[in-house]
Amino acid sequence: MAGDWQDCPALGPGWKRREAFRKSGASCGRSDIYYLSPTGDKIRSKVELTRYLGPACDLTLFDFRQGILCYPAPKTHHPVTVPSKQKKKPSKPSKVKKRQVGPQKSEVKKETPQDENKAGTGTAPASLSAPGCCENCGNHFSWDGVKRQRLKTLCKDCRAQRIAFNREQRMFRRVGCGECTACLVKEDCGTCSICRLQLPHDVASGLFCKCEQRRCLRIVEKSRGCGVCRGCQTQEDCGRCRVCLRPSRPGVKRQWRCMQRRCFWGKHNCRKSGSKVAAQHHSQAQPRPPLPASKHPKPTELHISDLAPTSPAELIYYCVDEDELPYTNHRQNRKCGACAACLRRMDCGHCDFCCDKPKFGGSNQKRQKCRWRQCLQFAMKRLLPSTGSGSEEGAVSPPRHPCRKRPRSRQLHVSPSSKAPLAVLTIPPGPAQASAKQQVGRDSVLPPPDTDLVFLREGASSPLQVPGPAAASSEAPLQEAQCSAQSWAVTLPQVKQEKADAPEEWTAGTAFLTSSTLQPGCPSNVEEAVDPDLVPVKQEPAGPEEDREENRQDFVSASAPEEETGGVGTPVITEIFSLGGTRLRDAAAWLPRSKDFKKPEAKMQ
DNA sequence: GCCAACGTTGGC
DNA sequence: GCCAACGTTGGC
Repeated sequence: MAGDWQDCPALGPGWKRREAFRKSGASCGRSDIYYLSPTGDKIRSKVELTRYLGPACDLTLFDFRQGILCYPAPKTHHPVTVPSKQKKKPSKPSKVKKRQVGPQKSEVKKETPQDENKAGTGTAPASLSAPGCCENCGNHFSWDGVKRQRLKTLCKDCRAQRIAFNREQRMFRRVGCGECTACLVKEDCGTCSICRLQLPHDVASGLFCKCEQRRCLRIVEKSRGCGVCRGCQTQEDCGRCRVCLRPSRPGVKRQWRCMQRRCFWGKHNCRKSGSKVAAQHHSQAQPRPPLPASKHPKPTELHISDLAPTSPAELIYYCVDEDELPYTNHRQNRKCGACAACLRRMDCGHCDFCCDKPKFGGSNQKRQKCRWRQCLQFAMKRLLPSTGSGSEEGAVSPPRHPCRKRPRSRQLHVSPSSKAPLAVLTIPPGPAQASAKQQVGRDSVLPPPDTDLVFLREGASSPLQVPGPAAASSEAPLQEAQCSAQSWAVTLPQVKQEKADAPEEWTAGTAFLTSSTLQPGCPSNVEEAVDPDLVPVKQEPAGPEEDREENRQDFVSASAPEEETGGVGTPVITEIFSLGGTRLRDAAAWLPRSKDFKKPEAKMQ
């Protein structure tokens, strides 16, 4: 691509311009214009160019697409002076600077000769050896010795913590939580299919070849279905679906569950029109497949009715196949459109991805969606890289995008799995907790005992709330919220990387629950849990299909992470998703806590 | 093997 | 035209 850069004398010496044609997709053939500044900054639009050059530079005569100046008359020569970047930077709009927590891109980016020259001349505002501000802790530190690009904005300590956390995540993915009863079993049972087959206990393959009795419950649990639907009740494979027709691998059980045996709740509620509100699933009766009375199961495992006798808050995550996602566009398939994260309209403005955004003053290097808005389903999918829809193992679906050079994408293509519910977790707030705790039994998984939950009630006032009719009301019309009813955000221990090894020091993260009934004892005070410093910025508008959910979604915004001052809040699940690791203990923001729920003020530090 | 960086594309 | 963010890839 660098070879495509051509000089752009209209902008001045050192400026380059490039026209990139889109080679695929719906906009194939369309071209984008990019500029490269003398200092190596890439400009993608006229707005960015204006921002870069500063308000003093009038670009009205500059044809961004053509890269030329358009003079209405010879007399009106209005040269686009391109001052040196050293002069430009200070004139950057304040918007760009308002939340720059880390060093400016130009300060540390690419140790190009130009940068070195700047530093050498002493005219640059910041040299590579100038002290920077750690993006995480805010402490000043010297850039000396920070030659690696990665994690360059972190100080030495924070960088080490981040690396350690990532390492821990990877380890967890391989070996399990290490805390559940299954993980604590030291010896193989010798009788399960894995033991009988004497398959290698390959740690790297996670659960694949692990004794069935030793598989992490926190992972296995999430592969359970509802237990009551027709899919869950079907005992035998159909033998006709695409899963059954896949050739099996010798010696290894099939990983994918027969299509006819997959949980209907996942199937009918997670897709397309019915998929928008995953949290509604268990509040809606209609989507459930009718079951003959005689067929109703005698629940022996995790059962909805057992766990949710008092209309508790619920949270369901599904593991979905890509081809069963609501979108046909692959780029959109990263969002289920139903989970709390997808329903969230506002960027938190505080996570590393938000800080990277230009609108928050970032340098637009990461270009990722706010961590709080990254689809939870995919986070869960990544959490279970080898469990598939259940205990079935072995089969590997062919890559869905054969054109990709690297099917091992860290996001989605590791392990396509079924849409069977990974977990049906019930959190009865208030008095219901005790009963649920008892009913959960050995088949369910409780959160770490030191987990704290903080409820944020829908509709509470918040600087982040999306204006809307229901935003100001905490009591949304019931019929409108037929399924959503009261929505809750549950703040859980934060999984901020640097805190990962010290759970007792975790700060708040957020997961989202819905409850059909506002339980007594639940805190209604959410203001304390909302970061007042969040910067109101332009946010993604609700899609047409999402409008109806808008009111419900307000609570999501109200649950903005508490961070920065009291502990940077990077979302629990999305953190793991984004960082490419697995730490179910942390990621399981959906895990119910049996202890008392605390009010935000009691939680925040 | 992981992930930061960034080319690229979708959508408004 | 612009922005958001997906998906790839090279550095580590």
